[in-house]
Amino acid sequence: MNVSFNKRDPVYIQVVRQFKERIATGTFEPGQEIPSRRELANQLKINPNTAQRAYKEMEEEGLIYTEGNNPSRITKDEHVLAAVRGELLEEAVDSFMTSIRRIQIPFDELVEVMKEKYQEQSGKEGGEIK
Amino acid sequence: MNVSFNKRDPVYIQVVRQFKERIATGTFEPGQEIPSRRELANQLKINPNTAQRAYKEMEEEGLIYTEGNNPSRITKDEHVLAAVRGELLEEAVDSFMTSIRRIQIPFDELVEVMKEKYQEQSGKEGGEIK
DNA sequence: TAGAATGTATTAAACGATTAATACACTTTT
DNA sequence: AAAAGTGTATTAATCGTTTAATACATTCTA
Repeated sequence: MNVSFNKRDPVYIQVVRQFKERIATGTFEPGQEIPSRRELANQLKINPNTAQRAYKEMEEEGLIYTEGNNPSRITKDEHVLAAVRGELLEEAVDSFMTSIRRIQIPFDELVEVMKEKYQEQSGKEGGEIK
Repeated sequence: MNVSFNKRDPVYIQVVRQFKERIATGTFEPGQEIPSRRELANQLKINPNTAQRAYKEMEEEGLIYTEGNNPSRITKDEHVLAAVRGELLEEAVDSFMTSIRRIQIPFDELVEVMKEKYQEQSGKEGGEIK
């Protein structure tokens, strides 16, 4: 587990995002057991309630499920799983589009700028320390 | 003046951004007089101090200047003016790249998704009501 | 069976930033 | 000269969210 957080976004949101990324990239398998709230809290040095908050969030989105008081698991719902990556992507693109909409930049120029950045960033493993 | 703000970002930041967009797209000319703090506050229905905060921000970035207690003006500094658009763009791209870095999406696919969105959004005039 | 581990719920505290209130100095205008 | 308009500075209040404290019910385990 990567224990780096930025201090701009709430911790619980960042935890959720990490899980989504791991689901999207296949690091998590369907039905896979995930750490208990308290264990995750220990690992990440966060408050157990913060972990709980993140899990609750994910549960409401159908990303994980919990039966009885057993450790929660990654959902097996193929639809949900398949959608995660697309949602992350779409979210990012939408937000991006919104922020450049008014600058009136031609699409080609946009692609050009991005191409440069894309190469620069290849191989980087982002995240700021708290 | 567009009087729509989203409630996620601070008002003074959004004001700064609007000015930057207007500079970037040429709506504001070098040396052009801009509204006084109190007048802008009236127009946008915001607190005068919030307007002041926005102007202070812009003054520190060299976007505007103030001589004596005359109304502030858009800078005439060509370097600054030329940089505004690039900064807005780069900022957006950077933030975008950060958010998709870990999803491992091929550049071509990315361009594809964006192309669709780009067309969809053509002609839209964004901004949420407070 | 006692203890430790689960998940869960309720309530309180802390925190930080933004926004607002107020006052001051100066200049222009009436 | 008075009034209204500038920009500026200092300090206080507001605000919402996040984080934390605490307790409870259940289940597994030693």
